[in-house]
Amino acid sequence: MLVTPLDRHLAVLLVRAPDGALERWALPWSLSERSDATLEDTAVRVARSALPSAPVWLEQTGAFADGRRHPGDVDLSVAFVGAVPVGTLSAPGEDAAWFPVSELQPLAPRQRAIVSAAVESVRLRLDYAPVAFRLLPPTFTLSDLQRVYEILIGHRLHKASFRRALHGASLVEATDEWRSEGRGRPAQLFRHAPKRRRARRRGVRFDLLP
Amino acid sequence: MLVTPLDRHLAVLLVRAPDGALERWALPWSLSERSDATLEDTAVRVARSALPSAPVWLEQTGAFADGRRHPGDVDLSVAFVGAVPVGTLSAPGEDAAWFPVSELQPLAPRQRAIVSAAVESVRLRLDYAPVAFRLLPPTFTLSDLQRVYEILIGHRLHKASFRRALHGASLVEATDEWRSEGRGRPAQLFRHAPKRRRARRRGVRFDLLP
DNA sequence: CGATTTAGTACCGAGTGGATACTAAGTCAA
DNA sequence: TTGACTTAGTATCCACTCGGTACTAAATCG
Repeated sequence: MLVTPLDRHLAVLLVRAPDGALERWALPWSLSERSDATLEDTAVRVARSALPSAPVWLEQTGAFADGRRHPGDVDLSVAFVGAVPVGTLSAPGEDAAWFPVSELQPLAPRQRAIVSAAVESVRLRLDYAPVAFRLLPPTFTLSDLQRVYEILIGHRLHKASFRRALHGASLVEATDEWRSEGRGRPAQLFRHAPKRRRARRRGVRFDLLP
Repeated sequence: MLVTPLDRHLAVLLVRAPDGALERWALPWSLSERSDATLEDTAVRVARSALPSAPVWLEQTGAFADGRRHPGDVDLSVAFVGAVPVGTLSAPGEDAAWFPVSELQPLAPRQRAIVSAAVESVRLRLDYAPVAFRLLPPTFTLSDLQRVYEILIGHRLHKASFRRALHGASLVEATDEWRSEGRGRPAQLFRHAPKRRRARRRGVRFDLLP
């Protein structure tokens, strides 16, 4: 499953299902090829079949099976989430398109489950993996970065706090370039340059979801 | 894969491998049965084959495959982590035993990967799922609870902070019973009784592992 | 009884995080 | 040209969190 930040929302890539299918759209998929390829290889291959380039981040979300069989007559699906940079076009041709997760097309039950798991997985890993940085070009403004974070997390962030935490973690490095984008004050460009890492062993958070 | 808190360490249940095998111990596993059983059903069945009771918490950690085939001639393994209460004995008979994760027996490469993923998964979910509570009997002391958390997290916690956060989250309820355990002051017994849930929408943490 | 062990609390000081408000620097339209 | 508007970035304040230290409480052991 491929996601990208699109227009202030997280979007999922769907491909048009074959005519006989119950639903009109589906997640990109394929049967596993010869067994000497890793699962990840296969995931990359599926992604490239629907996109001009490979995803910049990829992670398995798990194996899914239900009573019924998948349209393709398989009874086990191994799902991956891949993230692709902002502005990546849905494949050449008209067989694929981005849809915001909040207003998805009707999908088969198993595919719904895969989408939910994928979104949750992205949000869980976000604090530990540099996903957001890879979705942006090599240099970016802090507002860009914050926007990507907000889209991935699913809610807005406090500007000053975001920057404080960001600089405190020594993750970005200022360049001497500025970008003026329509109206408003120009923004300084930064690049991703992680430095030290303080091993903050926090306590338990007890943020229980009931 | 089954884990339990054992003697201040997290322990994994291994079963004795058949004589011809390369390694002497292995994770419990089985071939998938008829396709009308869910993956979770199968996981529970595997767990019960090695334990007197079913795990109190179960979660899939993913699908694993590598070039080589699994001893059982399968090329895809769907792995689960299950947690069982403190004090659960390894199965009747001598075919299974608990081993601390820090000093595991030699395992096949794929099984090593499964163990790592499982431990990581438990620790990631710990803040959001009531795993620790299910590993304890219905009433327990706060020291018991903290001990379980420490074992699952893998490091020590500050006593006062732990209790402050715990009470702040309204997760436990005091009973009027006290338990005296050898030497030292008796401890009050508590039960798990989650109440309100404050939707603490935190910012980003940037705890990047590089 | 005193030493020891475990449970539980109080206090303090450093650090965090969010709200508000401010300044800076650009565009746009009258 | 000037003033309204927009976006970028900073400063200050306050409430809260977290972890260290130190304390009290209540049991056992000698």
